[in-house]
Amino acid sequence: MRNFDQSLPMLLYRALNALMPEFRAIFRQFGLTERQWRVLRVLWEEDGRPLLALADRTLIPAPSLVGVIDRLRKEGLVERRRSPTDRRVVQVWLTGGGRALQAEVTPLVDGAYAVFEGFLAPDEWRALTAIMEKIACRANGVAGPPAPNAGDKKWL
Amino acid sequence: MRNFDQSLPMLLYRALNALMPEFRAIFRQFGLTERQWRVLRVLWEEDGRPLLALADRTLIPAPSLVGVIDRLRKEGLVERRRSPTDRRVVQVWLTGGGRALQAEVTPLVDGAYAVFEGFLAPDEWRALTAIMEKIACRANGVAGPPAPNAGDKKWL
DNA sequence: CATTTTTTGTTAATATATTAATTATCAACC
DNA sequence: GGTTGATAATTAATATATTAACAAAAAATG
Repeated sequence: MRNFDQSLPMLLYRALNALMPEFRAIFRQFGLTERQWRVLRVLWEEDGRPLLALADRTLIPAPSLVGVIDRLRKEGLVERRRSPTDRRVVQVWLTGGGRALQAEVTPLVDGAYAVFEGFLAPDEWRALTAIMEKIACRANGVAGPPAPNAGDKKWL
Repeated sequence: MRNFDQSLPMLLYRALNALMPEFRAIFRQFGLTERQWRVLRVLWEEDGRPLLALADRTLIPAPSLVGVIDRLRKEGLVERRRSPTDRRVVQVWLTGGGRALQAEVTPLVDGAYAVFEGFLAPDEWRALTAIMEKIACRANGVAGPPAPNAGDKKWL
């Protein structure tokens, strides 16, 4: 049997385990969970996204996302609106408070990120990005059935 | 602001998101969750580990691990025993059933893993391992002191 | 155009995780 | 040797996630 600690999943988990507490500590200062932040992070870039688009982009399963957005709404950070052109679609829009939060959170997150970015040389960074994309893309085809959100969507 | 989808955390999450459903489908055939499998996986290698040792190795926080082990015990796969030398320590031991499961699950997991392993060339594999270890090691020192509760501030 | 299928979002039931405080044992120290 | 502090595991309270099934609107089909 292969070495557990050096397996691909455990390598990834350990890296995340080392990275994320730093970020979560920042989020918590603003009363946000990591998932809540991910939703806001996407909306700050492009407001009014449909729920399923947010699910794709944040990697949060749709049923979980409903709850995440509920709590963001209760905090007064976002609101739901039906799309005028397709009434199935629920768009998620930032409130003034939600938009204002960006200016507070972003500098801290960017600061922490810059530290981590310094861990890797530019070529390591490029290698890592390429390898991760390779895994994400090729693995999606493995399971057989269309793979629910096989996301061919591009970022931006 | 930096590109969200190409950020280190999202790269790692996307890779895991692509990899793990395949494995989880295998685990589920045996009534196991991913975390339960991780515990068994460690015990198969070294039986009778203390709970905290398992927490370290599986990356499962200790209080969560208590529940995971409870459920494994209910399924009759493991049992708890107090350490004779230090009665604070709870050792987790496989039952016969727990040990027997290894022979059933392992071939399927190894098979799936071999497919994913084929995605990467040996040198990509080495590069990835090195980079992940670098992140995991260096990041652990960043937060400095315990940083229990970075702050109780609320946003607004 | 009526019916079936697909898409979008949600609910309900269950399972699980997280955080902070707690218990029990051990270790240390003066 | 009694008090203080540290460690291992747990509980309790809360928060959150997952899975399968569902309802409503739109699109496709005949």
